[in-house]
Amino acid sequence: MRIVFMGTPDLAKVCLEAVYAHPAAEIVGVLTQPDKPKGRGMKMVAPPVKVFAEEKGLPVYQPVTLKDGAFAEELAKLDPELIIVAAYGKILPAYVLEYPKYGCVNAHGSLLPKYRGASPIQRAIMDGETETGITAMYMNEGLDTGDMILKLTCPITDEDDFGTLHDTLADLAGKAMCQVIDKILDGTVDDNRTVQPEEGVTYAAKIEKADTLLSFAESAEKLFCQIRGLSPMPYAMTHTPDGKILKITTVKRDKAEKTYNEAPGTVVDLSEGIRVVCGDGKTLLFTGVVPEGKSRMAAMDYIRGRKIAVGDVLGKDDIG
RNA sequence: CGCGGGGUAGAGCAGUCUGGUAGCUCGUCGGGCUCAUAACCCGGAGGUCGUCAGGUUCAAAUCCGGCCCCCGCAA
Repeated sequence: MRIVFMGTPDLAKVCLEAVYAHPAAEIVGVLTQPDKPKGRGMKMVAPPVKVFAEEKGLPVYQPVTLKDGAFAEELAKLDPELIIVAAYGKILPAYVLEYPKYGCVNAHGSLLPKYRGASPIQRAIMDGETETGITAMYMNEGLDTGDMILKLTCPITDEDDFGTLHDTLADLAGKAMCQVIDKILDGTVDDNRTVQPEEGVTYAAKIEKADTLLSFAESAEKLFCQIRGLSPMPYAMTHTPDGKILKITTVKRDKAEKTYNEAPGTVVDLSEGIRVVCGDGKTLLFTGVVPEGKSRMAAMDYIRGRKIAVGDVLGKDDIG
């Protein structure tokens, strides 16, 4: 089967790997976002999908836009029977959507119609969801609104953060796409095709800087989810009393039921990590941090460097 | 040349401004105490202070210069 793959970040790369390994799949072309200047020094960085594709000798295309139709000619040459899309980051215009006879199939990182949009994985964790998954769907011109083909689910546990869940879902995305290929081959792909219900539609907005700022006025539970949903990228952050940024990488629920009357954000104990009071009087235990200008370290190491003391109030000016 | 922080013992840091015995918290090793312990006490090992047998100096972790590496912000 002639397949064109479109995707950009790591999740898409993992998905591409799986599809690439499928015996019936002949990947005739890979589309990914153009290289962009990134990081310190604004060096040009190639998307993970491009790196993998080049390793395997797959032809890579990085059009700046598809809207102007300039890609139509190339598309006709590639002549795909199926287009698989995973986190590509561009809207596909009608002439692309309509080209392949088996359609354009997308792997989306949520159980649609929940969490349509850019950051479904992070938002699901941040909202305290206990289950999520991958939805394979036909693409249309809406934002993740197409008909669903199949879903693969997985639980979200207290130990999950964005990193672990991302990896799990990337794996499922690959499986889902391979299953779609299988179903196309045996003619059952549309057996369970369902239109997305109107009820239960939610949108997972792109993560903005404001989403990463911890407000200790919130409940311990909510902050717990927020920190996990943003780790290890881009990380939830707060400020130390001296005004420096402190990112929180790992956090534990406090088993003790004890509640405190100290102001939200107050550090009450440093014996196992940084124990901080939240808005509901409960505490969270920060076990890993990234101090401003430093790299990731265990909270105990940060404490040994004497950068924090019991009584310090974190995020003092970030609340309200 | 986007802005900025940093490289000192296995870890996290202080010391650098105001050159002159390399220090703290922890880990580690040995001993002690204890019914016992991740607790406590005593003692020890462990560092070419990123690098250039660079420059200045009687003397450089510290001042000057080149280079390498790590990281935060911003995109």
